[in-house]
Amino acid sequence: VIGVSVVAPNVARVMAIARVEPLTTARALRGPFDYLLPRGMEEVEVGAVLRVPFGGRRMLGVVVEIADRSELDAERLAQPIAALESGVPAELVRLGLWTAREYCSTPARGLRLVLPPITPGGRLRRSRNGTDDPGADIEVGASARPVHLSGAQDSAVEAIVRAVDGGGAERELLLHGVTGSGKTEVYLAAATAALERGRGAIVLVPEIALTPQTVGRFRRRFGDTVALLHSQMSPGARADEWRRLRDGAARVCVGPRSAAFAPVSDLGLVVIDEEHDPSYKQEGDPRYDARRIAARRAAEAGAALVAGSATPRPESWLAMRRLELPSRVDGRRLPPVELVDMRASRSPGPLAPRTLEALRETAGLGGKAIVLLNRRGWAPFLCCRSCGRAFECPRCDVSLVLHRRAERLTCHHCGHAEEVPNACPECGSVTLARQGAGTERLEAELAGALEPLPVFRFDSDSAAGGAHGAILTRFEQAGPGVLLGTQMVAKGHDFPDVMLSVVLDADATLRFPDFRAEERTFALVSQLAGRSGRGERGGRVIVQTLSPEAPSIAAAARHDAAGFLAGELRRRKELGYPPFSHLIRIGLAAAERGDALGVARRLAEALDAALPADSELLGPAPLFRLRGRHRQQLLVKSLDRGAGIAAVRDTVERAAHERALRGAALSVDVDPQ
DNA sequence: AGCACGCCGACT
DNA sequence: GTCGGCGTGCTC
Repeated sequence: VIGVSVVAPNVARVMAIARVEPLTTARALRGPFDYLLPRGMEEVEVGAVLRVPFGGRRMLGVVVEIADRSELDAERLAQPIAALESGVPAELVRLGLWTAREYCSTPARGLRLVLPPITPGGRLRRSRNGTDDPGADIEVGASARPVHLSGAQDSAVEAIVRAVDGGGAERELLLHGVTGSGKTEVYLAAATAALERGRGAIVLVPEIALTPQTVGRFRRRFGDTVALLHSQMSPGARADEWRRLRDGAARVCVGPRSAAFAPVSDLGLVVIDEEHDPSYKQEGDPRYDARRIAARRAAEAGAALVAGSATPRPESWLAMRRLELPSRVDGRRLPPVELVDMRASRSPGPLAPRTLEALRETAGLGGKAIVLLNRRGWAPFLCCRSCGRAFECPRCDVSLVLHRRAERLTCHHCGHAEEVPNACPECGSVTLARQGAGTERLEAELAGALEPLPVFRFDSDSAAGGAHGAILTRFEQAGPGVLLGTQMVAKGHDFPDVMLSVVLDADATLRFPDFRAEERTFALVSQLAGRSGRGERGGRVIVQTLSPEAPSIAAAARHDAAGFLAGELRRRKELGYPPFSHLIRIGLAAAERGDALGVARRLAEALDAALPADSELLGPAPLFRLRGRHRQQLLVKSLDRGAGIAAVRDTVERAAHERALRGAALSVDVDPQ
């Protein structure tokens, strides 16, 4: 009977039905919807993008299934208007739909992730000349040829190649190696092996702008076989690269988190470089984790998964087989780390005398220094000395940050900016206190204290408009000098004559009320330490802190990732935090405080009934107001990941249709970071 | 999300 | 007597 349906007595014919998921953003609207494929469109397959009539309008939709019958009567079915030139491989349709379900989003939003850039008119984008260079910044210091590998690198490559060839349980590997231990060369060798076997590779890197050196090495080694996908490319260039991958002209994709969805067929290898990097979590709906997507793709394709880091996540440390690269390829030891206890410091500014002295010594030796202060602007707080009035964002419950050069008070959460006041609007006093120090103020203090040494500020203010490269190049060419900035200074680049790294206020990340605070602090301090001493003259590290005994800071000072992770995993187990449980955050936001709270309470009730017994529901708990929206959150802690997600997904889907729950915008974050 | 259909106040 | 408010519901 398959393929045949009886339409009228004695009349049987084959029907080709396309089940189509319309590409809309609405939560309450989801398909699939059935369309009758007319003669000439029988070739349409899963993954085709169709223009279809939909509710009196036209819409784009993705074919998620081909069927031979429909629940609906044939005469009620509409026919697609056209099929777009670009189709998505069926395995990516499955991946997009899985992502939507896993992250409690909608099918349409999940499918968007696997589609190439499509114009509003429904055409696949094309670059103007067709040869748009996606890279632009070919790198220095990278060999185009394979280099001689160390013994540790060799065994790592061997283990990965075994996994590519079908290593069974050992398909997921953690490449743990300090900065400079040659992880990239291992990735390159593994990718070469995959290509030799006719398999493709995906290499995920943190934000491209901050990791040009890794990208450059892949392009130099593999040339046109590499496709590069990232958000700063024009949509046309991205579509070109996407098509080169889909058609098999390129077999290796290098890119940020979105590259986890690249159309690479016969995948043999998936690499996640700097696997601890927070940019792998998408902060918009669907809030997917590219590391989890990568793991799923690798599992489905029987590919090797390689997560590399000097500071791995506890999750990966626990679950993956470890490959160790214990030493730097240049044979140099890691730089000694000195903790400066700021509780004992009498210095009025952010710099301890000890730190200034070390900076001067370094300059005297002709070396460079990197200083990390994870706070932008001149001063993070401004208040009236007479009446104590604080200057806060009108739309968010946070204080405004003084940016002196821009002559603005700005909100770092919503972008609100206002003029710097001359007097207090409450009491008229003209003495306003600027409290604390950010990178802008530190730049001025350092330039004054170290004159005539050049000081380069590297943060998202100074690097606005793509000035990243220009600042780093000036620092590189300057001879002795200081690169000062936010966590951007800790990533990607590599200058051999950096002899001193300094972390100021290393506790800043520890003060966040977040179970990942220790993990983040350890990673940040370790990364910055790794920037120092990569040249023949060696290096040193200074960490200014108010809590030198904190496990993350003490372990980073000893370069002891294993010790830190063992302790951190013990703590997580005691508290029942990931990886020993799974967290799902549900956020509610509304213009009125009461609406957010009301909806949160109602949702909590519904969730409570739906969640499995071994899960825990926390909240509603208030969050600070953001962009004029009052916020509440619920937190689900679940032992059974699948059951927890399913309960939240069902509850949220039902809520989308319930009037009482429409008063607040809802967002779901599975595995919140 | 759009866009229709469907019942109650101020206009030619 | 009509135009129009957006509440509710549907879109293959």
